[in-house]
Amino acid sequence: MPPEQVTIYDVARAAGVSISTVSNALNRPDRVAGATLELVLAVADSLGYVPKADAVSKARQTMGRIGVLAPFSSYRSYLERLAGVLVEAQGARIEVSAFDHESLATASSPVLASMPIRGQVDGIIVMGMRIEDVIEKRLFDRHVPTVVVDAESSRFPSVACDDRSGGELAARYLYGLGHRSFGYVVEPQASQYDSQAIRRLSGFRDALSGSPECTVQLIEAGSSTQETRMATRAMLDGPNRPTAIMAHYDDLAIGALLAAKDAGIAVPQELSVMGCDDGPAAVASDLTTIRQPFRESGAVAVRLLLATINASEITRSSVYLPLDVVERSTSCPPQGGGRAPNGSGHSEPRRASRSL
Amino acid sequence: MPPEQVTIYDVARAAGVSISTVSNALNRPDRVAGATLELVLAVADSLGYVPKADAVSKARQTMGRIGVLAPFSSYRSYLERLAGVLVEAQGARIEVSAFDHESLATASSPVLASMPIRGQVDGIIVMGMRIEDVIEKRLFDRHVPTVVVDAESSRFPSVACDDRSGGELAARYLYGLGHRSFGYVVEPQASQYDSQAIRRLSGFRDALSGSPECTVQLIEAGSSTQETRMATRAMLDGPNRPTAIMAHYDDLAIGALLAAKDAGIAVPQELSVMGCDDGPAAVASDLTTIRQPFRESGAVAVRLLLATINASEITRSSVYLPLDVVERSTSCPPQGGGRAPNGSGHSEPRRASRSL
DNA sequence: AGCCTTGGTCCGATGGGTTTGTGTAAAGTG
DNA sequence: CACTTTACACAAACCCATCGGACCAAGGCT
Repeated sequence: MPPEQVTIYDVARAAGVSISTVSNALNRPDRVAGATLELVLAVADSLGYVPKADAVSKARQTMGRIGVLAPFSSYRSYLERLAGVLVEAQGARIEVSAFDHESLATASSPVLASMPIRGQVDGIIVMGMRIEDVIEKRLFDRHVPTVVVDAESSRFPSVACDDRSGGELAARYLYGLGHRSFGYVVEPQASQYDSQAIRRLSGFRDALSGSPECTVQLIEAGSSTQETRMATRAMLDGPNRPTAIMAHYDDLAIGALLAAKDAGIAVPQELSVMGCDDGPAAVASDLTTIRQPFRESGAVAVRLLLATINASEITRSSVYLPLDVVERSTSCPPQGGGRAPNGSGHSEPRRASRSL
Repeated sequence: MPPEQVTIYDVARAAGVSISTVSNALNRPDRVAGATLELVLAVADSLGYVPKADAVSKARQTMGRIGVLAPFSSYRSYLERLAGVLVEAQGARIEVSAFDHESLATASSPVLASMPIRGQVDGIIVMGMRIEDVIEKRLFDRHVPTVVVDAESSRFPSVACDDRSGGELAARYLYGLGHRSFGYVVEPQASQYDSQAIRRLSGFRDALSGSPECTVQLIEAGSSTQETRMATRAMLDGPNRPTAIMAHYDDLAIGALLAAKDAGIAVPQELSVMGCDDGPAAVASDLTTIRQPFRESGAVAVRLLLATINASEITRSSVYLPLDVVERSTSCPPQGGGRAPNGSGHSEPRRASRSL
C-alpha cells in the first residue's frame, strides 16, 4: 500500500496557495481569510494531511511537550494536580506526557534518569519527590527546564502548598473556636526527614506556641482510615480527652470521626474533628477541613515551567500556594460554648478568612 | 541567549572538524579515522550533545507513545482510569500523553479536531465520549489504532464497565435482601440517547421485570449531592416511601443518605441506600455501592490498544468489565427482616458474588 | 614518473515545516 | 480623487541533521 506521505507542498498545490498559507491556516487560523481557510482545511482533510512531527519540532525549535513525573498510582492528589497541569498546558497548546513514579520512598527513578537523553520534552515537572542530587545536577547542567511540585529542590523552581501554614491555619481556627486541648493524627513517618507531615505538624504546634495552656497529643496511626479509627479510639478512651482533633489528611480524619462514633462521643458537640485536603471524602462526610489547591498547583507549575523554558535560563524560585479553612459540620466551639454548630448537614461551606 | 541547545555545529566547531564528520562519526564510524573519531566522540560527550532530530526519527517506526483523550478536568473517574493506563503502559515501556477534552460535544473542522494529537502517537485511547462519526471514520481510514473506553464505537474496540449489569446487580442484591419497593435516583439527562444512566437504570428495571410486585420510583435530582438531598427528601415525605434507594452514583447516594437523616429515617433499618462507583466518598460514608473497576478499565484499554497496534489491523471487539457489589453499612433487609445490618461501622467490605 | 586507488574529510543540496518581512489589492479617510 | 491603512497571501530565510558526491593527499601500480 502506498500511503504516500502527504506534505505541506501537496496541500498547497492542490489548494492553489503557497505553503505558508497552508501553514498559517493550520496554526494561526486568524491570519487567513475565511474563504481561503476553509478551502485549505478542506483540501488538507481530503488529502489526509498530517504534519510530520519531527519536521515540526525541528522548524519550531521546540518539542511542544512537557513531561510530568509523579506517584500517580499511589496518591490520588497527584492525579488531581495533573488535571490542573492538563488544563493549563492545553491552553498553551502544549502536550503533556505523564509518567508514573510508584513510590516517593525510592528516590532514584529510571524514568527520570533517562528522560533528558530522550530529548523528547521541552521540560519536566516532578511532583511529590525529591530529585536525587546526581540527577538534579545532570538536568541542571544540561539545561533541562524543570519545576518541582510538592517537594524541595536546591536548583529548580518549586511550587508547593504551604504545609506549615496549613498546620497553622488549622491551629488558629480551632484555637479561635475556643479549643485548648488537641489531638493530632499523623501517619507513621518513613524517614525523620523534613516531610509534609512533619511540616504541617510543626506549623500546628508553632501556631499554638504562644499559648502555653494548649496541649497537643500525638496520635500515631497507620495510613488507613481503619487503623486511625483504632488508634484514635484508644486515645479517646484515655484520661486526657482533647476537645478537638486535627488529622494530617481527610481519610485519617474520617477514621477519627468513626472512632468518636464508636466511643459514643458526639461530633461536633463534644469533639471537633478536622482534616486536610478537601477531597471527595471530606465533602461526603461534611468534614471541616483545609482545602489544598491541587489543581492550581499543577497550573502554576506549568506556568513556571513555560516561563523557565522561555527565559532559557533556570532561576530558582519558590511559590507557596495559600490554603483555606473549609468549615463544615464537624467542628464547633467546645462544650456548648458560645457558638452553635454549623447545622447538621451539608451547608454551603464557608471559607474562613485566610491568614498568611 | 545562553548555550541553549547543543547542535552538531557546536560539536564540529569545538572539535575543529566539519559537521559532516561529526555526523559520520556518530552514524558511520567506519568512515572516520580512528583519531578523529575519538576526538569527536569525546567532544560530543563533554558537550552533552544529543542529536534531537535523531531521537525523533530513530523512533519513527514506533513512537513508543500513545495518546489518551478524556474529560479529565470534568470527571474524576477518568483520572482514575488514567492511573490504570499509566501503570499498564509503563509496564510495556510506552509513554502516555494525556489530553483533556472538556467539551465532548464540539468538533469543528476534522483537521483541527485531530490537531491536538500532533506529536506522533502509535495509537489513541478515547474515553468517555462518543467519537464523532466523521472523525471516527478518518481515524479508521488512516489506520490510527484506537480504543474506546466507556463509550460505544462502531469501528473500534471498546472497553466499558457494564452499565446494564451494574443496574442488574444492584437490583438483584436489594431484591435478595427482601426489598420490593425501590427508589432510583438519576441526574437529569441531557439527551434521551443511550447514556450510561439510561443503561444502568434499564438494567435495574429489567432485573426486576420478572417480579411484578416490585415498584420503582424515579427520583430526578440535579447532579449535585445537595439537589439530590432535596429531591429525595420530597419523595421520602410522600405517600409511597420505598424501602431501598439506588442512586446512579455515589455522590447522589450520599444526597439520599442526608435526606434520610433530615427526615429522621434510620439507615439502614428503615431505608437501605446504595450507590455506584465505590469512590472515596463511598468509602468515607461507609456506603453500600457497586464497585467500578476504573483502573482496570484503563489497563485493559492499553492491552487492547497494544494488541491492535501489533496486529496492524483494527478488529472491533468489546470488553465489558464485571462489577461487584460492595456491601457496607447502608443496606440491610427491610423492616427488621431476617438479617441484621452489617454492623454500624466500617467493616471490611464483603464482595457479593458476581452475577454475569 | 605518471596514473589510479583509496581512505579521510568536507561541501552543499535536501527534507518538511515555521516565521518574518514584503508586495499588493481592497477598504477607509480627508 | 489622491492617500493612508488594513488584510492577505507569498517568497525567502531558517531550523538541524543526513547523505551523496567532490576534493585531496598518500601510497600502489605499470
